[in-house]
Amino acid sequence: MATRHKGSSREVKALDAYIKLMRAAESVSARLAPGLASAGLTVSQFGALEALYHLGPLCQRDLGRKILKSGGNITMVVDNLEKRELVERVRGESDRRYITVSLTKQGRKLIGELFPRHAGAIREEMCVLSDAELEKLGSLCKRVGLKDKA
Amino acid sequence: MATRHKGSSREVKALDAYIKLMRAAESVSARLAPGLASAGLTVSQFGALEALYHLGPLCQRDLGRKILKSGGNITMVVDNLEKRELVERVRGESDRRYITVSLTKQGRKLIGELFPRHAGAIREEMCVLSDAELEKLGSLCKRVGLKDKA
DNA sequence: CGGCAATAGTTTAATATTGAACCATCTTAA
DNA sequence: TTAAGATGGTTCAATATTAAACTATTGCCG
Repeated sequence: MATRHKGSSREVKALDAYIKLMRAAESVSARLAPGLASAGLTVSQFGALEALYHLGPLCQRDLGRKILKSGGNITMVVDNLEKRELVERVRGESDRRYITVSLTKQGRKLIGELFPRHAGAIREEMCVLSDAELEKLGSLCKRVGLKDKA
Repeated sequence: MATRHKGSSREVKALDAYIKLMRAAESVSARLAPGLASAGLTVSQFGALEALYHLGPLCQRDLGRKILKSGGNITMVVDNLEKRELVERVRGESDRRYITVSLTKQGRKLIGELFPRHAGAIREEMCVLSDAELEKLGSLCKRVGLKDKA
């Protein structure tokens, strides 16, 4: 049996850290969502706009990878952003499978105004930690997030 | 302008830590979900069963607070668990507004078998960190999660 | 007692989310 | 060149998720 004292204690620590990680993420998200909702955006919509804002036009596949969402989902998120004329789709010329999504003038304006405000709200949420603690948290999270990648 | 060097650097650190926190949570969730799906459970369904397993019968309001979901959502999650006869609802006698949700025999059996397996999968996900790092991550996450509570 | 505010759940509408099936397009290999 | 396989998107069915409107029940206060 692999679970003796030490193993068991380790399992508890792993579980405990996992639960706190999830709680922290959910609870920060929940506190941030109203700020985005007040601009009429969901978290995914904001994520998509933000990716386009900072990375430039992307095809839907790449957009999906950036915001960690499935292909089927991206179709809907982009649909909804397109309805509000915040983004536009352009079918690729050389390879007609690709659809490049880019910000419209309105979309750029919205995310350009919203992003700094949202970033400020994030800083407020994280302000319980010191600079050093933020870095520590970041580096630990990064390792957990990247497990079995790269 | 409030953003001078120091403030700006702090904002970047907060944002960076926030993004890594979210990525870690999403990516661990995503890697864990298939294990639950193979038992036919979603993350929320598992969360509900697990709460009932470790805390005993709960009314829907309390269940919602435990798994951080809205009231309307709990109705659906419990509906789906009830359809599969994993939980049962009992209307309160003294106060008929409350509905107590408890595990059925089948539900207890399922979560009793699944929980250890899931806990093992979680340990696997967290195993990139040492014991001390797990504790550090837990304590940092806890403080972020509890901000403006208690 | 009688009405009213508070509380627990449900329903509804909108969006999210995934996986699977499906269509269109491109690439490759026979 | 054509058939097969890979790739990008869409559609569909199921569940999730929330906020808001709504129902039922309780408690309180005048």
